[in-house]
Amino acid sequence: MEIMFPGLDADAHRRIAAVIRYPIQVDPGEHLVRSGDRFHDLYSVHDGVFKAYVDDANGREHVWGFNVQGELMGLHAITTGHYQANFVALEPSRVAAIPYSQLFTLFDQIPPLFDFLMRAASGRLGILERLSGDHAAQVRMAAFLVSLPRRFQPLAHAPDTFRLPMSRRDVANYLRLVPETVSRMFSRFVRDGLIRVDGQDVTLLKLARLEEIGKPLGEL
Amino acid sequence: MEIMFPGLDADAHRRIAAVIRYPIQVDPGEHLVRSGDRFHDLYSVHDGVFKAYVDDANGREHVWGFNVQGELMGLHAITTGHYQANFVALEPSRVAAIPYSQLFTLFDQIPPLFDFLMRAASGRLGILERLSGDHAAQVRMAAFLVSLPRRFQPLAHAPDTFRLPMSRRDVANYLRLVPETVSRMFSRFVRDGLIRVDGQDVTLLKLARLEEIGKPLGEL
DNA sequence: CGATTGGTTGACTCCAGTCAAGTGCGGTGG
DNA sequence: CCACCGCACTTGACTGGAGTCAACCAATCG
Repeated sequence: MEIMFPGLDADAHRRIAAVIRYPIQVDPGEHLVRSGDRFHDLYSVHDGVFKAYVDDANGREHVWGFNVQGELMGLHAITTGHYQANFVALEPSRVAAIPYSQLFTLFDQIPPLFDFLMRAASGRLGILERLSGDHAAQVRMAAFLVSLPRRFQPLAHAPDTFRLPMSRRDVANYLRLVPETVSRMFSRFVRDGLIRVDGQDVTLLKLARLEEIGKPLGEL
Repeated sequence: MEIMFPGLDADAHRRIAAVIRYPIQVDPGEHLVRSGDRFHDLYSVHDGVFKAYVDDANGREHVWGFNVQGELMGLHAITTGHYQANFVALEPSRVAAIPYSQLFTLFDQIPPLFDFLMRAASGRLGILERLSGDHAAQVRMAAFLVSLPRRFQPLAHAPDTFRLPMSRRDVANYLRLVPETVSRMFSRFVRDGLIRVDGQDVTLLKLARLEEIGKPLGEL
């Protein structure tokens, strides 16, 4: 459980446990939330992977992000009262549902909780401000790849080797590219000896060089 | 004062007034915050206009946003402890500095304050998720223009006529375009009878049509 | 007045998108 | 066991929309 709210101690986790619903199991391909659903809960991912996405007018999918262990989903829905995106599991996953209206009652008992929530929102803001800039395809790809070691630890089966839990199409829709371009970037990075690719498995061979390329975008 | 924290009542404003520093006057062209400065305060704009921007590696400016009356600045800095952007005034402006560390102490006295802050962060998240999508130049321009009536009310000198407080270059850097493209879009919209332009003054002639064009992006 | 600055317009380029064909892997069933 | 199918991915040829470069214009300011 500790791992669900990084930075909060065991006592805080115990107190939070009293108000959340956990575990909620979600199978791959199953939706936790549909766009337009009424907002009641924030969700914290315990394990597995989720994809947040919207379908735009011309039928294309905009992937808002991927969420793994310890990350919060649903912050964007507070203002409007409705989720604006779909959350679908890409792996067998477990989440905790945190009733937003009950968070207030915990502030007295858990002083760092407010800061935890603001940090979660704040961190995402920083990422989005940068991701919304215009960056070359290879910059986007490189920044995405270097973010994997930090976030997708549970999917690593060797240092710097990860199984991508999402399709090329999902990656493309997250980075605002088309699958063909993602494919070309993979090919280019392989040709240049920066990565090794074997189906869903990706190995980062020259992390420093990738960081260099992805620098304009920073951490995703 | 009420107008600084939209949604909070007079009593809440009085209590907040006890912890904030106000007014802080900022002249046009003067910086309130520099990128890298240590984060202590959130800023609420009382009047005037601010531009938040960063300079990227190749010397180009990324405008993160424009902030007017009642809007909060600095939320992105909570996680890192440092502001990641510069805040510069475009008009004679006044802001309030809100010490982040003291906000906690107000939650008991002002129950809706937490929700107010989360909504501010949440609303911005929604905008950014959408703005980070890939949209045609004319979609970006149209969405930007239709957002003016709602946000830049104080700069209107007739219904649907506004003085843009920022340069074409600033608009371009906000919408991830180049000034030439912004110029071309203005020209096209004028040719199509959607807007009238006179220097910094813009009149929206066919709001419905502009909303239609900007729909994929939604509200900015 | 000239010099500077912000904005507009036109000609050209280039990167990523589009369209289409080809490849390879996993699953199914004969 | 293998032939077939479907789907995800890859690769190549072409296109188009926004960026680049450059010239021009208008307003402002010494």
